[in-house]
Amino acid sequence: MTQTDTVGRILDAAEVLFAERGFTETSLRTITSTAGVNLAAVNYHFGSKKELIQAVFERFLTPFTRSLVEELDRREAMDEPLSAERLLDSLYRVAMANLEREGRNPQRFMRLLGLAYTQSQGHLRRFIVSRYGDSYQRFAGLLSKALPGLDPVTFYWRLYFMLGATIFTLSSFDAIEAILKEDFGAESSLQETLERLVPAAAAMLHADL
Amino acid sequence: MTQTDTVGRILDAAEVLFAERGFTETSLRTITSTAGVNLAAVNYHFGSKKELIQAVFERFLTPFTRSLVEELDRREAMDEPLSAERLLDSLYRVAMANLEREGRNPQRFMRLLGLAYTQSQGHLRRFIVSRYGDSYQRFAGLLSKALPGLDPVTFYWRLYFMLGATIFTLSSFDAIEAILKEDFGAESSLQETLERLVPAAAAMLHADL
DNA sequence: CGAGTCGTCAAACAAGTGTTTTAATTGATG
DNA sequence: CATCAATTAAAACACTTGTTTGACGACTCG
Repeated sequence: MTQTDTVGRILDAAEVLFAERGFTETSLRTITSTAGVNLAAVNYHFGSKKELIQAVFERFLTPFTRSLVEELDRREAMDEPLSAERLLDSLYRVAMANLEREGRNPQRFMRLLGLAYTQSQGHLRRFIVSRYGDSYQRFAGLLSKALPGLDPVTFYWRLYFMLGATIFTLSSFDAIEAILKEDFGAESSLQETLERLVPAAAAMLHADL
Repeated sequence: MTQTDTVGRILDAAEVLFAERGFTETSLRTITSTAGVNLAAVNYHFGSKKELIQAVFERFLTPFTRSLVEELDRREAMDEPLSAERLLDSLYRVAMANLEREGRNPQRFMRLLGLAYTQSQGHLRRFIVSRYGDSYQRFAGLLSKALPGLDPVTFYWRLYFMLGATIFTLSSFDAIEAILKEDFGAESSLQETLERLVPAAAAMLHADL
């Protein structure tokens, strides 16, 4: 079964290269040569570069979203009150567990998520929303319920503030960490950074009007 | 004096197009044709595409940074205690005033700032840090002084959280606004969004450890 | 007027892009 | 073993990219 192998090697290489340089800055020739496969293999197996990009996202977003939904199911079944902190903690914990299980680099996925938003590839945004939008609407709904007394519009803006803080810092984690290390000699693990992020994000959601 | 005119037209067109599509997705031919000038004009006046990108940033970052420094001078001269809220408010106010004065679109510059960070054009990041780094170190220093009892590493992480929330949301302002309008029928002005952002960001900086 | 700089222009350049084609190779099935 | 589909391979395709060239006109200044 060589097919699965070629497809996997292409996805592995594309994932790394896209995260490092972005989509348009990464050529199919670079991908196929680092994957050790023929140039035509991308178009043969995926159809086009666009579809390859979507496949890269699908491979990590599908299991991650499923885990998140399962976690939300569990939390809701216990029907103890769901605090915002707990929900954020669940979100980050699921993300980390999912990525580490597959032995992949969490920052890389944050970089990819960031690219999906900033690098305005319209097709990608549409693909992600249509495929995973419902699950994240559900998360937002639960979070909103944990924050009574917040009007919907303010809530949604703060949700985006939080999303921005998360994606931006984690996708630049290596760069920021290097700066802090040089200035203060302090190493920061990703774990520690998330432990800083959760209470900070929660405080932002809870801020007085 | 046709020279100034051509240079200005190129900068105007490049500014808009870069913000809309990113750097690599915008070709010199697109820029020169929407600017109504000859293709060779870019290389003639700026040298290369890289230097054009830097020139676009220089044109709006230089006056903005100067205004910010002047504002900080004024605030410090009054030597009343500088709260974090006041500092953030100064920052946003200066940014808006600077951009509106020139009749340009504030979101566009946030998009450009976001691109400067995400689209990992190394040369741009180096250019900005070397040119404007000192001024922003000073802002960070004042903000840090307004938040005693916060260890430096946590402070800097929260500073990046804040930066991420700001750049991310404001650079996607139009998209987010469209979503909120569809879901809640609520229009949000940029002014209102900043008035939501300031207290939220301040709460994040002040969060308990 | 004539020399010389500065800016503009059309054209060409070399290199790189995603995709397609056609042929070779593989591996399983009847 | 022969057959046939699935996969890989090399080459070419058509097009776009940033940059350079050399001719041409406009202009100032001695």
